[in-house]
Amino acid sequence: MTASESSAPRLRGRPRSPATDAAIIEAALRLLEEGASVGGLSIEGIAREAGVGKATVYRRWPGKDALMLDVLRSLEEPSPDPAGVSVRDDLVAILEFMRRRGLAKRNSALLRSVITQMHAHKELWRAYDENVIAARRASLRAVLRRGRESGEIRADVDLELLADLFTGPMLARAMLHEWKELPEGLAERIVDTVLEGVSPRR
Amino acid sequence: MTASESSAPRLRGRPRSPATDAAIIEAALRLLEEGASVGGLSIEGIAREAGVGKATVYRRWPGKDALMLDVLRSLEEPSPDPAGVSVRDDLVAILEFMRRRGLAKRNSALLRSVITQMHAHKELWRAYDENVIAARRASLRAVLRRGRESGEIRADVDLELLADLFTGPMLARAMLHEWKELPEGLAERIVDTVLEGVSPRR
DNA sequence: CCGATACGAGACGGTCTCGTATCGTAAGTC
DNA sequence: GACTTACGATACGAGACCGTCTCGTATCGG
Repeated sequence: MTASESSAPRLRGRPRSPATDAAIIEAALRLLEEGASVGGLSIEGIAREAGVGKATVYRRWPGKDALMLDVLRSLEEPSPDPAGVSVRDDLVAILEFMRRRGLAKRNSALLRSVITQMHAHKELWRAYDENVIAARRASLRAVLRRGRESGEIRADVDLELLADLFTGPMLARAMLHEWKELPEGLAERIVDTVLEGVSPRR
Repeated sequence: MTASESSAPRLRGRPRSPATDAAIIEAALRLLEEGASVGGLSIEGIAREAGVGKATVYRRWPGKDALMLDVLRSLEEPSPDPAGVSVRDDLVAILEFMRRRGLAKRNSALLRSVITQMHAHKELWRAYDENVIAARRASLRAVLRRGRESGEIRADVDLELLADLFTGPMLARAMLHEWKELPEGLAERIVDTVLEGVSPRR
């Protein structure tokens, strides 16, 4: 569904420059990083930032929503599949990956922007959810299931709740506080504390 | 700093209607509930929604930012001070209060909106942080300290981290998913799971 | 070389909001 | 009843963006 993956091969004439595609998306990301809200972005502003004519943008995307979808898609990143030794280490790896992403100003700002507008533009949210969140959520669930089977995790805990117990603190910090609140070692501390519990030894 | 709390008592002439004050703020909240972003709100739209002339708004607030500050202040709510019997019950009470607030569509949407724009309008964020978040955060910390002293909470756990372990899952659900993902009993389950831990009995 | 298409720039008419100003009327004080 | 201020409505010019269109130029296939 990317602009450039049109089915018609368009033999004649000057071909569209893939570099221009990238420049436009890059400009949109840059503006979002700088604090613009999704609603505040304008095609005009993006074209200006990219050093591109407005028509060049409209030639590729029918409007802002379609462009935003591709902007979100451009953030896809191969989630580093865990498959480590212990469930504990896999959980740490997943949270550590989240931490590093949250540290990147770009993703933190984007996450906030998209979340806000999610129920204004449902489709925008669905796209982000499917592209970025779903994959990571699935791999997390797999690790938790493995932990339950191997006995590292009690069988009576709801895995859905558990997923939020691990990821919630990291997400809340990334969204509520500023970037700095994700210190080194946070992933380990979250995982170990949730695993061992907070009450003194029973 | 509220518009109506001016120091000059203004004896002569027709007094400003407090009902109009309320109608304007109410209209802004209504628009935010309906999915408008903070940046997308316009004085013109708010006045229209309130059935009020633009000049009537500008007579009270110098601009959108000042109005927004009062809108946020209008959400203040006396946080129900815990002081229960067990630390566990106090924690449940705090989270249950959060859950009920998150269920109110109004607060959920507002939270998202404000978060996004927080680093565009730093002052807006500070206001919300101080008015709404700080108080609850302080009372939570007090409960945790009490738990550490009474022995209900292990002494080697960072209280700052712990606060996020309890509140993070609730916040993440309220912000990421839609309203429905905050079922009855969620507060108890979060508190008990974090307290007891996830590993099988050691 | 030729025809076709993309490109950057920006003109264009339209809509929306801004913040100010000016109506005539309403609602208080003195 | 006279005066003063608030009120809803609306006009106003300024400015941002919209989406379309047209320049002159650049870059491709044939």
